[in-house]
Amino acid sequence: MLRVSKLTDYGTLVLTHMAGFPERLFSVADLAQVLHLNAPTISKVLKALGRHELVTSVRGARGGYALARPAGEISVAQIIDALEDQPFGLTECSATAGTCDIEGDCRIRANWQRINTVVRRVLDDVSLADMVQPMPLASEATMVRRALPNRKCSPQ
Amino acid sequence: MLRVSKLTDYGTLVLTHMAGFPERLFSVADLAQVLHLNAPTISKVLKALGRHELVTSVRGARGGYALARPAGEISVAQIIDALEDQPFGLTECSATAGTCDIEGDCRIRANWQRINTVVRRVLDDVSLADMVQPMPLASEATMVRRALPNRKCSPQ
DNA sequence: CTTAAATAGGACCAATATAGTTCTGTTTAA
DNA sequence: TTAAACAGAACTATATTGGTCCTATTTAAG
Repeated sequence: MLRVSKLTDYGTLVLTHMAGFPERLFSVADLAQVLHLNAPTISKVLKALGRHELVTSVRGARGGYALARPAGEISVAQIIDALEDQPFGLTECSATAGTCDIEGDCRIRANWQRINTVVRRVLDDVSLADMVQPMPLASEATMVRRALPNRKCSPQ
Repeated sequence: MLRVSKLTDYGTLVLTHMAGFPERLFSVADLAQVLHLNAPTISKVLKALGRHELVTSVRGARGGYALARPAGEISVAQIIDALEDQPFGLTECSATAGTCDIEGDCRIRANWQRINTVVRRVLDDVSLADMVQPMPLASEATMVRRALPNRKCSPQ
């Protein structure tokens, strides 16, 4: 349905909140309370984020989670990769090879893959740092422009 | 899961095939045979596309479907709108208002909406005409640039 | 050294969404 | 009048997802 899963949605919420206090260690209980979400669910999300090295964890009493790197170096695309089960791609056939028997002479597939590339670039260029503060309107333009690194774009 | 539904996938396949023979009328049986898909499924897709005025239909014997307008004027975004149940948006809260109680002071929502806008613009700029022939590599750049109409971009 | 607070991993169930099918009705060419 | 074709809607089965829970491990603090 062209939606990110709820876990991914929660992930961005949790990480964005954590990005506001970079040095603090957050326990699941802390985050659950602040964000009004169920602890087990947040826990699940953070475990997955940990496996993908977007957060670091400290086990044991007084343990918790913290961002693994500066907010500017964590992109929405990386969060999606960590929390979605399937590989990135708007259609199954364009994300994974060998799912369709007519793959050989299918003209659509290659075009979907190009679309994927562009969309992914957009998502790759939005960082947690961008999500913390409201992005100014102008930066939509910036997002698009950055999706295309080898070009120079000038305001009209 | 950040995937378009299978029906949408079929839709692009069917419409792209039809775009290759603009004046022909295609029956469901025709398309099913050529594209190796089940007739009932194709039928379902075409009915939905008809309701959204992407195809016209002729009922009765020797009837069938044809594109409602030139392939260059039908975008991937329009196909998605016709075939996906939910409104466009990468997260629920950014697609529909009032799904979340903390909507008021949620900083993420607005940012997701901006991301939606950019992604949608990309999808809006890919037409069926683009899908018929393999898009040249260069046009990825073009896609991105077009997503941002009020700017001039020049090759580096 | 014991306890309690935390994370890690994995299994499991319930709810939802999707895919695909089928049925009934309507239109129209031959 | 019949057969080919679309229209709409309901239904079922499957797959995915969301959410919960259980057990194990780690570690600070008393």
